[in-house]
Amino acid sequence: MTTKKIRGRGRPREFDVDKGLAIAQQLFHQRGFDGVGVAELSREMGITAPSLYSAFGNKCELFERVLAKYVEEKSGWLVSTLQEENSVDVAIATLFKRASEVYTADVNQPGCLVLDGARNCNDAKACELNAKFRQATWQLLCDRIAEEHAPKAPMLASYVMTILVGLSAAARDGVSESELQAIGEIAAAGLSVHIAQMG
Amino acid sequence: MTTKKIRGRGRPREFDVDKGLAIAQQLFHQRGFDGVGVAELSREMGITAPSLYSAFGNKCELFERVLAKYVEEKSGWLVSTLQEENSVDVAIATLFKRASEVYTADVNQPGCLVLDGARNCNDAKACELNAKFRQATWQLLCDRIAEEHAPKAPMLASYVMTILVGLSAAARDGVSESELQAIGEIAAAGLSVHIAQMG
DNA sequence: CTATTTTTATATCGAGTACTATACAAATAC
DNA sequence: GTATTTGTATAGTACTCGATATAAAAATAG
Repeated sequence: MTTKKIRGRGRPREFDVDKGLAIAQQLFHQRGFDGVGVAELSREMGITAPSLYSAFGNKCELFERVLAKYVEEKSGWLVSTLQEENSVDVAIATLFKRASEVYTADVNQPGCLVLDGARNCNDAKACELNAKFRQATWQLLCDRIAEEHAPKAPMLASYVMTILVGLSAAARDGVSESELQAIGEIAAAGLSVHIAQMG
Repeated sequence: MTTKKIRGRGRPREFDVDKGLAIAQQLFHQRGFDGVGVAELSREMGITAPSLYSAFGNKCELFERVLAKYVEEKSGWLVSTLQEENSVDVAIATLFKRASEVYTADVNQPGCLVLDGARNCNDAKACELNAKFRQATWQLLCDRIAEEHAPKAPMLASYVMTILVGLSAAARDGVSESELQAIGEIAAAGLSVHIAQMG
């Protein structure tokens, strides 16, 4: 579905939009929405401010594009984990394990962009946008959990989100992968016990 | 130990430093270190910028004073909870329950200032400062846990911190107290199971 | 009283913010 | 070719940021 736009009429764009988005993604992930200015974004992307605004509208829309790209590229592990396992508690345990890996995979971009990219952010639109993406993740979890434990699915999804946020924040605070793994295992054990007690 | 400074020599200060700190605490708690400017701080405190700088040094030192005041006033529940219970797992369960209450007690200042006051913050000193206060909380947890489970105390303390950060973030995202309670109970169950398995 | 000390208010500082008006460059349409 | 469309570059908008220089105001010390 790559709409490559055969060729426009005027002067062709000289920079690669996708590479630009990748650079913006790195910066936003490292320091959050407020932490990166348009000046730095355009400098690192190798373009001037007018080119940036022409291509992406404004800083907030650029952030939205970055979030969409991030989810498209980096949330596969979450979706697939929810699909591949049989019981919810095992799936969530695997989820925490993989989150620990993903959140510490790149030392320059620890944690999750969706969970931490606009925390304590001043821009209302950026906050809302980020919340929308977090909500989508919650819905994904909720739907999967509801397949087995419908009545408590919303609360259990919130539990998983809370753990993921905690893991992401811990990763950003420098906690190692192995320690994150251990933390995730305990959190998963709690869920297993809770589900067993419901059964 | 209130060094009241009998009376200086020059013109006496016209504003109440402690009331000013309380106002700054509210603002920092609502929107984080970067979210509040010196202009707004001084306006809300009812003083001018030079008075603020004369009294507190700079924005970062003001933040430090606020954090110290916050811990002094609002961390009693944590310390007392760690002391009053017999077994660690029960104490931590109570801790999560009280955290759920405290983090949602004031709708205008959800979550914890220490855990979320300088997350994604641009000012390096403010970040470091905040990390120092978080570290102190971790040490408190670690010492208490080590009384019963010395070898795994650091990891278990990190687990508790991760849950608290998750609960604080959830509170800031609008999750209700009752839901936070439920989440905390599951997290506490995980810890109980883990401790039981250790023998 | 005068001299000293400290706090106050006014009015800014330079740097940084997101964003853009204008002019020029490079492509296509005809 | 000329006209049109679009991207780029320079330079700048108005605003906010944290922090201050200056001087007037209000207290004490002697």
